[in-house]
Amino acid sequence: MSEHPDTLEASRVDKLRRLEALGIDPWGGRFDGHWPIAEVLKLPADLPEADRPRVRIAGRIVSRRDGGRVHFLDLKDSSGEPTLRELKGEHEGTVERVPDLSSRIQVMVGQKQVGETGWAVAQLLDLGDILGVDGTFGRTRRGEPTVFADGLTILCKSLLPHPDKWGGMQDIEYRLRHRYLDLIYNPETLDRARKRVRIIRTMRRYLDDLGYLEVETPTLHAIAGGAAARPFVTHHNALDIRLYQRIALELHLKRLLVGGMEKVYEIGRVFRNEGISPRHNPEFTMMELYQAYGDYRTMMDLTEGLIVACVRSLGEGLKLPFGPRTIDFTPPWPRVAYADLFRQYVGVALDDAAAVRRAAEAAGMPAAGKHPDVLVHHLFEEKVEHHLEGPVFVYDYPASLCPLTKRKRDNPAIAERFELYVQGMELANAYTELNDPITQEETFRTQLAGLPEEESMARMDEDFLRALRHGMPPAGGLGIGVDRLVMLLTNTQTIRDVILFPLLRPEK
RNA sequence: GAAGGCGUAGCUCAGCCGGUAGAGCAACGGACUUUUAAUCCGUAGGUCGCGGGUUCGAAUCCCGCCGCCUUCACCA
Repeated sequence: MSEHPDTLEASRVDKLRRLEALGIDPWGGRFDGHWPIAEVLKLPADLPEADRPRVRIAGRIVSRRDGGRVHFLDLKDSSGEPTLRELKGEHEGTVERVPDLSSRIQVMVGQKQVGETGWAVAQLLDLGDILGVDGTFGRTRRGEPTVFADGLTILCKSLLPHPDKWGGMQDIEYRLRHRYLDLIYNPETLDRARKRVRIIRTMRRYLDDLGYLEVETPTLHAIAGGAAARPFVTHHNALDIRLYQRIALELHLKRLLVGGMEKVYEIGRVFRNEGISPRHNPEFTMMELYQAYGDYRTMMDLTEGLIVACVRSLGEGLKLPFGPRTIDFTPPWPRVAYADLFRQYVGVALDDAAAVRRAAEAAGMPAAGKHPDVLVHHLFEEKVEHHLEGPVFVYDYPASLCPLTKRKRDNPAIAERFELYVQGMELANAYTELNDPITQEETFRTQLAGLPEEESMARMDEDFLRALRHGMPPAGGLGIGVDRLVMLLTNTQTIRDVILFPLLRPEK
């Protein structure tokens, strides 16, 4: 029991040993019958002392004020304030129990009230310890709702100091590397995590109610197709084959359409071996959905209903703040043709190859040797996207950008595809699925001829083509970037704050 | 991958036109039975991200490396 332990940790280990010397297990165990702090706070607090209700609570010590023979602790748990909320719109009449933020309550520990051992324990408590408390609920003289303890149970000793109760956690790297502390000390982190759960749950419920089947498809692919992205490469030892982490869900879900699953979806992780930015994490969550006998118009209606349901599930109305702006999700959302936007903001027609080339050169883009549609797309990203505050559906894309999409019957240069833009971000991507295996094979070949394999959206996939040859019903398909949706609905500017454990370089 | 910024005590931060490191909270010892940013007295805690250079002397100036942030590139 050194008087000046070398480190903060040593001081806590010292207390741990002293607890053990008292015959107390500092790591606790089963602790039944405790109340959520939020429920305790709802009890009548102003009863005469003799009539105070008995309570048992458990939580983490987040603040401490010692005063001689009486100590005050603040205990925090994850109970939040449960509220019942009636959902409107698509789920009219449904009542959902919505837990909000965590709750904290003050505990008074008096020497007389907790007894000799209890008082000895009280001297050995630190910020960050997890404590069980038995006592009665009332108010202090200052009117603070308080549990007056008569029994203390150590449930876990904390050996490392927690962040400052005032300064809190500011350092972004520290927060990301210690997300568990971030969750405790930055309420908005827990709030975002819970809103994410609620959004995804709403998505599932909405689609389940419409009869879509949720499926799981492989994440290890022999050929990483379905999107234009660089995959992570891995290796299967027993089979001695190269495998890729999936970059999209598309090709397996379409195989299920062939197999007669007429309405399917999957919510799952995809992996892309590309840069990291405030909008990109190497692994992220996609929702992809396919519906037989639908087309991209079907998907537009569905997308609007689905996202509006997600917005409503947060209970904050249809106008949500995002940075300095407000996003108004009130349907119906405008639908604008790609070509019209292009003409409006670039000033030329997208099928006028010479004009497009001049516009690209005027914008300082290297245009030599590039397919006109590639230039069109670059110009669109450069000149148009940032105008799309949205939500807005942009539809009918140049066909050569969309190798898995059915062309318009009356104009094979245009593909039946739309993207949903909100705040300049592509939030959803959908098309009328190409179910013609002959055209599909041609598209694969022409794409492959023009681009390095890793940049091609249409990696040749013979097995997928074989599935198409057996006959896939005409269908609409939709993909939504779940992380981005959560960003937009929770006013979060960086994807790292809607993913609990974003990728960081290892320390040291 | 490129450019710019940042990295000081457990946490939050000062110090940075070179003179050998500070505060608040946390911690340790003591006083206090109704505090709530408790207060008061006392104490301890830092290879100033890592390595090298310039200098009599470097947290401070220069170079390299590592990590984080921002912007750009790739992409959703």
